[in-house]
Amino acid sequence: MGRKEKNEQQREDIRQMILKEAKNLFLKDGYEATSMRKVAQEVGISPTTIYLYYKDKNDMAYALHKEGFKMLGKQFMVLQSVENAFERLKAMGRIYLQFALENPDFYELMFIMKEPIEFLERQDKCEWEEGEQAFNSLLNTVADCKKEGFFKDMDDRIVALNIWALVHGLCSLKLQGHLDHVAAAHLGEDMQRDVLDDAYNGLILMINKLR
Amino acid sequence: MGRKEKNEQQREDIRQMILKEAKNLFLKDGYEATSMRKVAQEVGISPTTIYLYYKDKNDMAYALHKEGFKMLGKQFMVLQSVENAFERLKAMGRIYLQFALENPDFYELMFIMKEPIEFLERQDKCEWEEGEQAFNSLLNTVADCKKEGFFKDMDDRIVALNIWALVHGLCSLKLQGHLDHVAAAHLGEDMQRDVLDDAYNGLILMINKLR
DNA sequence: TTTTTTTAATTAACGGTGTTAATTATATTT
DNA sequence: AAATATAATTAACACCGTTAATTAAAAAAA
Repeated sequence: MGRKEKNEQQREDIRQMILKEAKNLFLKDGYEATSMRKVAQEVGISPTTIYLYYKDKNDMAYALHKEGFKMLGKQFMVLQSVENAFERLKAMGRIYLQFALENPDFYELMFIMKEPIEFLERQDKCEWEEGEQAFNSLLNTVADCKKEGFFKDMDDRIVALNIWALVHGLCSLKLQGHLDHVAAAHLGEDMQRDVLDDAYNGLILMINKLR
Repeated sequence: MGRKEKNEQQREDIRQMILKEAKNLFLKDGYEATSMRKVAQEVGISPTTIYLYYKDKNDMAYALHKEGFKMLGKQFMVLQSVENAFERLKAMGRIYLQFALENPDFYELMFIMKEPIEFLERQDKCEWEEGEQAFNSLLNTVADCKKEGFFKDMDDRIVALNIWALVHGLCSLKLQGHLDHVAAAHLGEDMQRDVLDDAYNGLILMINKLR
C-alpha cells in the first residue's frame, strides 16, 4: 500500500523538477522561447520524457499558469489586514496592476494566452478554480463596499466584472504596448511617465462619485 | 519617370495579392496556422518570394492588422449620423463589442497580439496611426459628452482611456474564455447567456450616474 | 536467484515552422 | 547582342511539438 504512494510521490517530484526548470526558462525567455527540448536539457532528461509527466505543452502552460496564481495569491494576502472595504478594493486593484507590470510573462499566461484554458477545456474541466477564486475575492469586496454605500442599486457581479475588465484592460493594453503608443500621441510629455497610475487614479475618482 | 512608377504599382499589386491570400487563410485558420509556405502556395509563388514583398511574418501581421482597422473603421461610419453625443458613445461601444465578437481573429491581431506592434517598433515608427485615430474618435465623443453634462471635473483623456480599457477588457476576457468560466461559476443560468451585454449595460448605467 | 513481466526512459523519425544564402531565370540597359 | 540589374527560385539551416519503436531499469513471479 505504501508502495504505490511512494511511487506517486516520486512521480510528483519529477513533475515538480520539470516545472521548476520550465519556470526558470519561462522567466528568462518567455513562453514561446521555452521549448520542450530546452526544458528537457535543463532538467537533464530526454525531450520525450516530459511527455510522461505532462500531456503536452499546453499542460505545462497550465501548470505555469497555476504557479502564477499562487504568486498573485501571495500578494493578495496583505489585503486581509485592510479593514475598510473600499480601501481593500483600491489596494486590490493596485496589487493586481503591480503584479502585471512586474510579472508580465506570468500575467499573459494567466489572463491573456489561450493555451492554459485550452488545456483545461480539453480535459473537460469546466471549472477554472484559480480564476473563480480570485473573482470571488473581488466579489466579496464589492459586496462589502456596497454596505458602505457604494454601487447602490447595482448588481454586485456586474460591478465586479466591470472592475476586473477595466483593470485587466489597462494591464493588457499596457503590456501589449498600445497604451504607450496612444499616450505618446495624445497625452503630454508629463503624463505618459505613468499613464497606468493616472488612469487607475481616475477610476478611483469615478467610483468615489458613484456613492 | 513613368517607368519607375509603373514598377512601383506592379510591386504594390503583388503585395496586395499576397495579402489577399494571407487574409483568406487567416480568416479560415487563424494566425498561427497561417504559415508563409501556405500563403505562398495559395498565391502560386515560392515561399521565399514573399520576403521580397514583406520583411517577415510580423510585417504581414501588421498588414492584416491594418486591414482589421479598415474593417472596424467602416463599422464606425454609421456613428457620424448620431447627433447626441452620449448616444454616439454608447453606439461606439456596442459596435466595438460586436466587431470583437464577429471578428475574433482580427480583434486579437489589432489589440491583443504583440507581433504587429513589434514590427512597428522595429521600423522605428513610434506612431501607431490606426489606433491613435480610433482613440481620437473616442476622445472627441467623450469631450462632446462632457458638454452634455457627463464626466464633470474629469480629464477627457483619462475618461476615454478608462472606457477603452473597460470595453477592451471585456472583449479580451470574452475571447480568451475567462468570462464564460467565471460566469458559469458565479452567475445564474439565466445570466450567462449574454454576460457581455449585461456587463456593458451595467457600464452604461454607471456612466449615467456619473452626470 | 533467476526468469518473466511491467514500467520508465531513450533514440529515431515525422511533418511541420520562419528565415537566409546561393543559384537560376527574367527583364532592363548599354 | 552582350552586360548588367532585378526578380524568383531551390537548397539549406536551425529550430519546433509530438508519436512510434526500441532499449534500459525496476518489480513480480518462478
